[in-house]
Amino acid sequence: MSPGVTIKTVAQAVGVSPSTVSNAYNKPDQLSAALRERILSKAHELGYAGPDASARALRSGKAGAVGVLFTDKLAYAFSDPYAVGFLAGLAEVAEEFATSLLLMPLSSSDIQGGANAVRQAAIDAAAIFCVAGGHPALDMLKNRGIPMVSTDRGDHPDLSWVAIDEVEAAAKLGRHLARLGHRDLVVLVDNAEAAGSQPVELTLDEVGYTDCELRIRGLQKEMPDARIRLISGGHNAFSSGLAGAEWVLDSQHRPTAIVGLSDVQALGAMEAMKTRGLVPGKDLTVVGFDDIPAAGTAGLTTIRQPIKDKGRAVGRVLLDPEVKEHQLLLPTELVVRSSSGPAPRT
Amino acid sequence: MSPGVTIKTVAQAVGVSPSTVSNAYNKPDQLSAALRERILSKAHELGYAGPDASARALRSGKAGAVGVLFTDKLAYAFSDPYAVGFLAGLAEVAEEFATSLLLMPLSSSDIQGGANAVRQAAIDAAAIFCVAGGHPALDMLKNRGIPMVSTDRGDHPDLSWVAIDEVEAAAKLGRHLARLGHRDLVVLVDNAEAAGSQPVELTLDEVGYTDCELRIRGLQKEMPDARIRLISGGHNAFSSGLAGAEWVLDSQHRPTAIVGLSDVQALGAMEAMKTRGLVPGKDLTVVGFDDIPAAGTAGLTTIRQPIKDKGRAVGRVLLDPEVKEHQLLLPTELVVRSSSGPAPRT
DNA sequence: TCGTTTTTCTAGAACGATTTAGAAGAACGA
DNA sequence: TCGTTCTTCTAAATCGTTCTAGAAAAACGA
Repeated sequence: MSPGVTIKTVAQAVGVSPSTVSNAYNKPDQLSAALRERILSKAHELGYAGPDASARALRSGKAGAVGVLFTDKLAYAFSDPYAVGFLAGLAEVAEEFATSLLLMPLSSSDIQGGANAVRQAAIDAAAIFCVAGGHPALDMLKNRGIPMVSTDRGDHPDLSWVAIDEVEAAAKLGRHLARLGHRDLVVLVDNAEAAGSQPVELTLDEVGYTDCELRIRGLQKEMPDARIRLISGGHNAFSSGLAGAEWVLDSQHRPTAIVGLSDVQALGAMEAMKTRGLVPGKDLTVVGFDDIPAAGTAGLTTIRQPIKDKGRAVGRVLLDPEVKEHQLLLPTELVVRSSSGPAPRT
Repeated sequence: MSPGVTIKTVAQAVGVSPSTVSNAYNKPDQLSAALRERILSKAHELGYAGPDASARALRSGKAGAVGVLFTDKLAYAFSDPYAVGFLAGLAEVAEEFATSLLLMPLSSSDIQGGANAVRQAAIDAAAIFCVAGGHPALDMLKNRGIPMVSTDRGDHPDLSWVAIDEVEAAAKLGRHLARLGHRDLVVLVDNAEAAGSQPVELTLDEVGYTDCELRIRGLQKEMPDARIRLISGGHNAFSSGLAGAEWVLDSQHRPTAIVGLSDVQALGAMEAMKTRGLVPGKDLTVVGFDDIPAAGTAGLTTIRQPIKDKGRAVGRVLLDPEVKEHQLLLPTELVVRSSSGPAPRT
């Protein structure tokens, strides 16, 4: 835009008031078609590209964007098709409401920086995607009075969320494994601190993310006397699952089943088995969580959650004023494929 | 934020001028530490969460965000780890400059809507990620005077871009294949119109995206007398590569090599071979483009391009005023793995 | 002690739009 | 013809900051 060309410039050039030019763009029915045409063509002639976004945002109090907050680096966040599916669903609704998505990674190293970014962001609402409760950025949002919807159930009754019953979903997996006779599991967990180094064994307390913790509880519930070890190979990614599983498979004691708390990790575990000549579902059972597309082609037994719907629902709760229900529980389903089989007799 | 609490409210409460409150947040060295402390604590007490983003954006002329434009739905865009890598690099630099990323999918069905979204977006600059030149959204950006950097080389001398030499990169692939004796290829191409239906055979003119076209030219250059057919199974995705390759493998005439114009498509092709008991590199050669992480584990011969660097470079060109070079060519490299082998004698 | 510089703070004008309330004129019905 | 209702357009206030220029006070050097 040629510098200095504002709504006022155009108004003067055409010989009308600024309000009328504004209406030409925003409320076409408020003026005659002829005048509107005249204004628009003059604007084009002057190199005016339409009302300035910031000014509009200030005056109208609407930024026209929602923030998407997620932990850790972008690269890790989107290495999981699950995240991509969520975002796609959210984007769908956002588009419908003529709203953009503002990506806001909250690096775990620079907590304050993340909160700062949130403070400065011009957003009307925020989707909290797998961010641990209590993060200062969330307080910041609350302070700014920005509506937010989380993908995890919170404990606060007035918190909005769209989630699944993590415990019950994992319990389905647990029942399936128990029925197959498994009593010795390894659970592959997402853990930032294990990244870059050797896989580590964790206690339940050390598992950082609420949803992971709940899933583990769900397993324990249905398998009270099974041995369950928690192993992390790093961030939530294929490579972490691979690393974690390799470590487990090459150790003294192999479990009869490996549970990935996400499909990408479970797929990594399948890869580790493959290179060792082990057949999933026969030599060792592998199960996952999410049911991403690749799980189907790999024959991975997993828990399906309607991820795109989750994104859509979050979008609706955030943007659609008609939606009253602010706490939504989505259904899950056990999908049995070839990667799970009976535990070998000992 | 309690409604109506502005910088002015705080100023009055503390007994200073609005400018000073502003400085307390933005220029801490412009006032005494004691006063700053007093202002900040009073602000907190009043429930003031810091300067309003829109107002700041208007007054200072900086939105604090860059737009990321890409064609088609988000789900397709990010199904390719290549896109994720790019975004990760870009995000890294954006973070450094305290800038957010505004995602802007340009749906191919609603062209005007996309341009409109661009008009209303509060952004300082834009990264054009694989958007065909001539899209109205690009004109809109130009009109608004927003600096932009494309991931494709444009023909305009004053256009900014960070790209690879597509022709030369593909030529490396072509030389490799020619040396192995291949003279009958199928190229798997990204094509929106083939989505959802049967795979289709295209002519070079029908290939929509410039980069795809250039890559095909690169192949042709080094394999002047080879038979090269262009097949599309849909959008750029694993499933499209799978569908396209299945169609090819089950047809009357099998080529000796399949070229995926992206790794995800090539990996889909490998999957199609696997289910047919064919061994890549032996029964049929498969090569890809990009060198995403999964290419390594799958043993896919491919062209490596420094994708994260590409994102970083785009970020630098967009945000760093010190960077003068606005047209950057990044290096590529042929990575030979087990998926390519000599063409069988006929 | 007297200029001079530095520190600390302020007044008031932008930034570029949207909104509200209402004026002027046209159209309408009887 | 008159009063009423639409249609079309405008004036002026306002959104919440940041910026520029400069004033007042403090610190400094000699």
